[in-house]
Amino acid sequence: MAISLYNTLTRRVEPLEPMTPGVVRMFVCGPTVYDLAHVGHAKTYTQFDFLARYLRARGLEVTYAQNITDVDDKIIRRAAESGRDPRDLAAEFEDAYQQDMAALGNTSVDVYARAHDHIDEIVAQVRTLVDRGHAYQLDDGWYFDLSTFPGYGKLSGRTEVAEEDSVARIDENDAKRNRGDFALWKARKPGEPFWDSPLGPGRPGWHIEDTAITEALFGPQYDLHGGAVDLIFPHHEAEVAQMEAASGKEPLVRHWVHTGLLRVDGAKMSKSSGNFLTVRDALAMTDYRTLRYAFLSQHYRSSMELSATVLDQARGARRRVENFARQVDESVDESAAAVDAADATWATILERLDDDLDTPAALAALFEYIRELNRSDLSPGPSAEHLLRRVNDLFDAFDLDVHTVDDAEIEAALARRAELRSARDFAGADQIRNALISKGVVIEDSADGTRWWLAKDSDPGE
RNA sequence: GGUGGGUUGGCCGAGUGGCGAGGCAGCGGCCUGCAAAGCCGUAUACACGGGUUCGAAUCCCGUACCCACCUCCA
Repeated sequence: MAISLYNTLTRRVEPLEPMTPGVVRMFVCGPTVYDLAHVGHAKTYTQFDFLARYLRARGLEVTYAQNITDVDDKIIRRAAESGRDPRDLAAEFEDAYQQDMAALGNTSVDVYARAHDHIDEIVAQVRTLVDRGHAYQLDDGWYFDLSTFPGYGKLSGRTEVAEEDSVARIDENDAKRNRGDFALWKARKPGEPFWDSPLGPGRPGWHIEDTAITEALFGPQYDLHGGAVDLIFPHHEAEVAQMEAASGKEPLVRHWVHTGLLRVDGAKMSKSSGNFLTVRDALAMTDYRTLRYAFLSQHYRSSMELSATVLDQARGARRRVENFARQVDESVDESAAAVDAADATWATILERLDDDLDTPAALAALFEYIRELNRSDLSPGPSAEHLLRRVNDLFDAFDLDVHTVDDAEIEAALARRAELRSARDFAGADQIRNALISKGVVIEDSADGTRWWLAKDSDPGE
C-alpha cells in the first residue's frame, strides 16, 4: 500500500510520490535561534522526526534537512539588547537547540544548514530573480514583485495581493509595487551585520534562505517540505514564489506537510506572545518519552492542548506498554498463534501509518495486541520483543528495559521475604516489601514466583 | 471582514454511511495472603437545527462556539 499524506498544496490526502522512486528529499523549517526552543517546537520536530523514521522504516532512502535561521531581525534585536554579537548569540542558541532535540530523542535530521553558510547561494538566487525580472530595488533593499508571479497564493489559498482592505504589512515600505511584495535582500543598516554583494551591502530577507539552501542541497525541486501551519503564509507561499520564479520549474515541492500548533490555555504557544514553556522546562517536569507519547498519541495535523492532564494520561498509557514489556521472555518457546498475532499487529500498524500517519490508530493496534496476549495463555516471547522494538524504533516513547541490578542485599531481602511468605508470616513479609519499595524496588508476586525491578526515577512527574 | 481547520462519553483521542477504535480515570467483579500487574463487566459519545438515505459521528445546507493565518512565529 502506498504511503499517503495530506498535501496542503492540493488539500487532499495523496500518495507520497518522490521524484526519484525510493528516495525522499525532505526539508523542514528549523528554528530562528534567538532564544530557547519551546514545547511547540518540540511537538513539530518530534512529529517530523517520526515521519522521517517511518519513511525509513518503509524502506525509503530519506535525506532530511533542516535550516537554522541565524541571520534575522530578532537575533539582531536580542543581541543589541544585551550588547552581544548577534553571531555569538545565534551560535549559543543553536547549540541549545541541538541539545534539546537530542534530549527529546529527535535524531533523524541528516543535515542542518545555516543561513550564514549560504550567503553566496542566497545572493545568487536573488540575482537570478533580478535578472529574470521578478525583483526590484528600493532604498531599503530588493523586493520580490508579486505581479510577475501569477501562481502566488496557490499554497495558502490567499489572493490578497490585490485586496485593498487587507491589513497586510509584509515588509513595510510604502514604495512597494504590490502590497504583498516581500524583501529578498535587506540593505545594510547601521549597527547591523551585513555582507557586501552585487546587490549592495546587506543581509538576506527571511524567506530566501530556505530556497537557497534547498536549491543547493536538492536542486530547484524536491519531494517534501514540512513545518507548522503558521508558516504556510507568508513564509511557504514566498518560498514557492521565489524558487518557481527563479527556476521556471514547478512545483517547488511535491508534498507540503504541516503540523497543528500546540496550545496553552486555549491559545497558541509562541515566543512572541510570551506564553511559552521551554523544552527544558518540560523535560524537568516529565520524561522525554512521556512528551513524545503525548505528541504522537494525537494526529500530527491536530492542534494540541498541553496540560498536566495530558502528560498524566500519556504517562499512564506508556506504563501499560512497559508493564507488558516486562512480561516478555525471549527464551520462551512461542506458539505460531503468538507469532501470527505480532505479525498481524505490525501489518496493521503500518497500514494505519500509511494513511496520513495515523499514529493514534497505530497505537490502538498495539494496545489491542497487548490485551489479546494478556487475556490469552500465549506467552509473550521473541515475536513480542521484536514487535515492541520495531514500534519503539519509530516512537521512542517506551522504556522497554527491565532495570535490575546485582545487589546481594536486595536478593537476601527477597529470599527472606519468600521464607516468611511460605511460613504465612505476611506481616513480616510486608515489612520487607515496604522497606524495598522505599528503596525503589518494585515487586510483583505471581504463580511463577516473585519478579522485581528498580522503579526508574526517570519521570519526575510521577 | 477574508481564508483554512475544528466541536466525539468524566478526560485524552481515532473514525473508510451499516456489529460503540484505543488510552487515562471511575465503579463492580475475578485473580492475589495483601499488593502490583492482568482479565471480565460497566457509558443510551458524536455542538445545535434542518435535509438526503432503508440506515448519518460520517454526505448536504444553515446556525452557534473554538482555534489558526491574513504582522514575527514550529
